[in-house]
Amino acid sequence: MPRQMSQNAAKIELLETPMQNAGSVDFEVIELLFFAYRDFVSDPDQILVKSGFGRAHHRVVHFVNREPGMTVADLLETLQITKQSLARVLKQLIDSGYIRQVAGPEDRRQRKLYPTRAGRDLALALAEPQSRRIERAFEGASEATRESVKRFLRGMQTEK
Amino acid sequence: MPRQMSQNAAKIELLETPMQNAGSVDFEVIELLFFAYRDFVSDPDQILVKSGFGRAHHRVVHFVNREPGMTVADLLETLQITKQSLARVLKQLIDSGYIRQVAGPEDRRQRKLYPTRAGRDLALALAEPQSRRIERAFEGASEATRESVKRFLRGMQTEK
DNA sequence: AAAATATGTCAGCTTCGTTGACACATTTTT
DNA sequence: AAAAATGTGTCAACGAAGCTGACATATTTT
Repeated sequence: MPRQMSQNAAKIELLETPMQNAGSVDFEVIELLFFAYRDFVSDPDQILVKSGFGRAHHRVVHFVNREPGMTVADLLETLQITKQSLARVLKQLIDSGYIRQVAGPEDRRQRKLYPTRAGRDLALALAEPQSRRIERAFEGASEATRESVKRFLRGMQTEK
Repeated sequence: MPRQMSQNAAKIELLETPMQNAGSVDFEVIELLFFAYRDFVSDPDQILVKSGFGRAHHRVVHFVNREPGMTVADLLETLQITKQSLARVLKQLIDSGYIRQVAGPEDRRQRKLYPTRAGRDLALALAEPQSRRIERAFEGASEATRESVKRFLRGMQTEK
């Protein structure tokens, strides 16, 4: 009996069956998102190593280019990181001449952020391979299908 | 004349216009993917802090549950990280009783990985909020639309 | 018997996030 | 005018998770 029990205990502890889609849990899409994003960010990573920057720099340079004049607070809100964390990469981008700061015209405590020409060029270079990947993934898709995908991605966001 | 030139130089360096969709570069979808993934991984993060684990543990426990019996090499291939990086989190998961190793029956150098009951429960708990988020994003979508989204996500992957 | 393979481990390093505390200039409130 | 709140910067310490390089061990293949 003790022997039997220990055999059972050992068996119970080792699950050999795959965890599969069941009870509304969608493992397939979970994994598709993981792999899609993994490869999506791998493109710019290759460019970034050359300039000595990382993913954090990429995000900053991207959003500042998308919305020139945004403040440091805007950027923190967008990236959802702390100002200490942002400070490092932002400083490097400013020192390297990709981004510039201008005191806010109304509120002079603010630091409005603008890309330089080099900053714009970098952002474009980083976006290009990602955009090519997106276009490839959409290949042959109708406008309606593209809209459906965008709606899905919007729906994935936490509504603020 | 020198004064004029320096004014121009200063102006050229500061771009005030937003970088917008142009020339096949799809900034909109780039950002949708960023925000979608940022919020998608924020769900399990909250659960993980309680158990003292991180995202790396999440990925390991997920894939081992999805494919029990996978080897360490399989996992490295899936996660695209180095074995030294995997070693830490895997060791912690084994020590904590979430995953077990079994020497391969054919090739005894291999370490086949299996979840314990606790490991399965953890994987399910982590997948649940993500799955709810996915279901919400798909709300009202037809089966055809869901397939379109999946096709898009598959298309985003680098084909190996 | 030698070479290749699968895994583990040591040591050190990098990036990028965190918390906490405090300084400074500026704006808002009292 | 004084006090409080706000936007930003910075110092210091720390943690998670990746990396490279080197080497050890067991096992399988050649």
